[in-house]
Amino acid sequence: MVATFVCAMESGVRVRFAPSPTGPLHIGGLRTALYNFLFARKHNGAFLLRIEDTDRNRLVPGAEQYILDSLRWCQLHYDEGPDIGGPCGPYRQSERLHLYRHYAQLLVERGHAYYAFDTAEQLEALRRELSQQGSDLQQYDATTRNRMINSLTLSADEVQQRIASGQPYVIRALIPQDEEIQFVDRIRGTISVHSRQLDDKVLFKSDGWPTYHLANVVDDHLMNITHVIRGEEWLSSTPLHVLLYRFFGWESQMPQFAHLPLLLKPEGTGKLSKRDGDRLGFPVFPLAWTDPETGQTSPGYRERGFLPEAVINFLALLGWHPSGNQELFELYELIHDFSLEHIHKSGARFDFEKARWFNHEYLKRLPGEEVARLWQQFPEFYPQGVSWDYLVQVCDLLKQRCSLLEEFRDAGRPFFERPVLPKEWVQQHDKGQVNLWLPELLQALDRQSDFSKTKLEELLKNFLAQHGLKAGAVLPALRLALLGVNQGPSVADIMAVLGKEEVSQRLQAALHVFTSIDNPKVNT
RNA sequence: GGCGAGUUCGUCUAGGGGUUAGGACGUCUCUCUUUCACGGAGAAAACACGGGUUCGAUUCCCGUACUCGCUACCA
Repeated sequence: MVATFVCAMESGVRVRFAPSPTGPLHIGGLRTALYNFLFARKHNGAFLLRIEDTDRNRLVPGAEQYILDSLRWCQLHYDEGPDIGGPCGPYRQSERLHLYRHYAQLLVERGHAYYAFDTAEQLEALRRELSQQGSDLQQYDATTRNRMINSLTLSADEVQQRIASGQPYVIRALIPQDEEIQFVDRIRGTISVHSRQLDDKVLFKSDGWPTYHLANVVDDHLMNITHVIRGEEWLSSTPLHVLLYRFFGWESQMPQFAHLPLLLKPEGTGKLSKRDGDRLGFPVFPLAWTDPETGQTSPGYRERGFLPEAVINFLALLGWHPSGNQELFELYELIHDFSLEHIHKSGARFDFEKARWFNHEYLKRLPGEEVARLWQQFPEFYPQGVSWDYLVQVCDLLKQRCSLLEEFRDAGRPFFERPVLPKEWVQQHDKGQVNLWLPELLQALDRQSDFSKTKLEELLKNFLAQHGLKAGAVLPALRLALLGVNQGPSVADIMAVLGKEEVSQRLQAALHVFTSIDNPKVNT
C-alpha cells in the first residue's frame, strides 16, 4: 500500500532544486539551485535535490551525473538527494513511480480528475476546429471536455471496459469552470488567474508516468517542501498547482512560491541558450559537456578556468542584490544577506565580461600556492618538470594579468620554455644601442648575487643612471629578450623569478638575435 | 491571438513622493609605471511613453508601447 502521509520532519524551511536530466545543467538552472541553497542555509533549513526524470523520451544518459557533478563543483551541497538519500526518499521520481498513479486515481475518485481516451489525432482536430472558429482558447477544458472521449462522457461501464481492454488513457485534471484562483508569489505579490484560462492538464500520461504537474505537487508535499523557488516559466502553471493542493486537501500545507526572473541573451531578446554561448564564445554550462548523440563537446566554466566561487558570486548578483554597493561576496555573506524580497522581477541579461572580472578579482586574491594547485587541474598546459616553488612564483605574477586560468597557457609558456623572439619586435629596438648596453648589463648581473626583486630594481636603476640610458629604451627590450613578449610583468619581477642562471642564458641568446637580425631602425 | 509577468546608465543593479538618482562591469581621460595589468582620480551614460493622484512623481494608480513567459500525453 502506498503511504499517503507526509514523512515526519521537524518544522523549518525545506527547499528543493528539481532539475530534469534532459541535458546538461544550464547556467540558469545553476542559479536556481544557488538561490534555493542560499535560502535554505540562511534559514537553517534543508536543501534537497530531486531528479525529475518523468519524461522518458527526452532523458539523456549522463545528464543526472552531470547535474550532481556541477553542484559539487560549485559547492552547493544538498542535505538530501538521490545519491545520499534522506528521510523523504527516494529522490528520483522514476523510483517513486508507484506513488503517482495512486494520487492520480485518488483525484479521480474525489471527482477532481478523469480518464480521457482521446488520441493525438482527435486532440489535434479539436485544436484545429477551435482555431478555425477564432476561439481565444484552444484547449481541453470545461467548454470542450463534454464532446471528447473521457470518463465524463462515457458510461462507467464503458470506461472500465476500455481500461480493462488495455486501451491507452490519460488522467486529466478537472478544472473548475468559473473561479478566480489566487496565490501569493514572494517576489511578485498576489497573482490572480481565472480558471477559464486553464485547460484540463494531463496529470498522468498514457505511458504510465506522471507529468511534471502531478509529480511536482505530490513530491513537494510528501517531502515537506515549504518554499518552491523556481524559474519564471512556471508562473503560468502555478494556478494549476494551487488547485492540485486544494484537490488533495493539502492547501494548509501548501508551500510558498517564488518565481525567479529568467536569464536573458547578452544581446537581442529571449532566454539565454546554448547557441548564444557558442555564437558569442562563452560557456553556458558549469562543466564541459559532451553530447552523447553528436559527440560534440561544449566547454564549461570550469574548463575555461573559472573559479567556482567567482561563478557563484557572479550568478548570485544576476537577479538579486541586497541593499548597498558591495559586489564581492563570500559564500557566507551571500547566505547572510540573501532574501527573496531582494530578488528582481525582470530578467537579467547575461554579461560574460563581468563574469571575467569577477574571476580576476578572485584569482588576484588567491595566494600563488592556491593558484598553482588550480593550475594542476589543467593537465593540457600544466608545465612539466618544473619545481613547485618556481611554479608558485610564476603564478603570483600571472594572476595579476590573467582573468581566467585558461590564459595561463599562453601567458605562462615563456616561463617554462625559452622564447623565440619575434623578428618584427626585435626590429623595433635600436640594435646599435642594445648591442652596447646589453653586454654590460650581462656583466653587472653576473656580479649580482642577490636576485631578489628589490635588489634587481636597484641594480637596474643604477645601471640606467650610470649609462645615461632611459628606462623606456632599455626595459621593454629586456622584457622582450627575457620572455619574447612586449608586454607583461616588470623586468625585475621576471628576472627574480627566472633566476640568475636562466636570466644570463636568455640574455646571451637574445644578444645573438639582436646582433644577427637586420635593424631597419638605425640610430635615431 | 489569449492569459500572466516585467520595464532605472550599453549591461548588472541601489534607491524610493522632494536625491547633484548611488555603485559595479564595459567605454573614455588623467595618474602611477619600463610595457600591459593592477592601484588612484575623473568623464560620458538611465528612471519606456501618456494620463491621473499630489504642493511635488522616477517612486503610487490607470492606460499605451515594448519585452519575456505560458498556451504539449516537455519539464
